[in-house]
Amino acid sequence: MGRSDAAEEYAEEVLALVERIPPGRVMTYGAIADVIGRGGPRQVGAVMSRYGGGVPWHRVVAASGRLVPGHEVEALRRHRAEGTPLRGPDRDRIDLTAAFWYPPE
DNA sequence: GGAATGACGATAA
DNA sequence: ATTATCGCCATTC
Repeated sequence: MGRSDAAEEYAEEVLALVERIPPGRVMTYGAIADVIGRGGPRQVGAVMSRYGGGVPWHRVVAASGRLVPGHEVEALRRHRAEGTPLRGPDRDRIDLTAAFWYPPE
């Protein structure tokens, strides 16, 4: 009941979904909130900020293709390593049209 | 109870 | 392409 239960359960759903994102693919905060059907992009962001350390957090990007604020270098390093479709002269942004992933069924 | 906050998103300039 | 604003929505002060 306490506020923590609901929040904790919500966090579990978010993390479970993030773990399902295949290597080389990404999901946006908004899409994750949409799939879960609860909360919004900011809520997902809050969960990732707090509990995202144990999941492939770099596979979660902003709808603009922007990488995780404060961890852009590390995220980019991982994406290059797993072959995520990138764009731009310096390959520093995600190619959302090619990398976006949505859970089947 | 109201204001501030935040790993967002869409739009305007 | 970049910055500035405003809307969203649950949590925290």
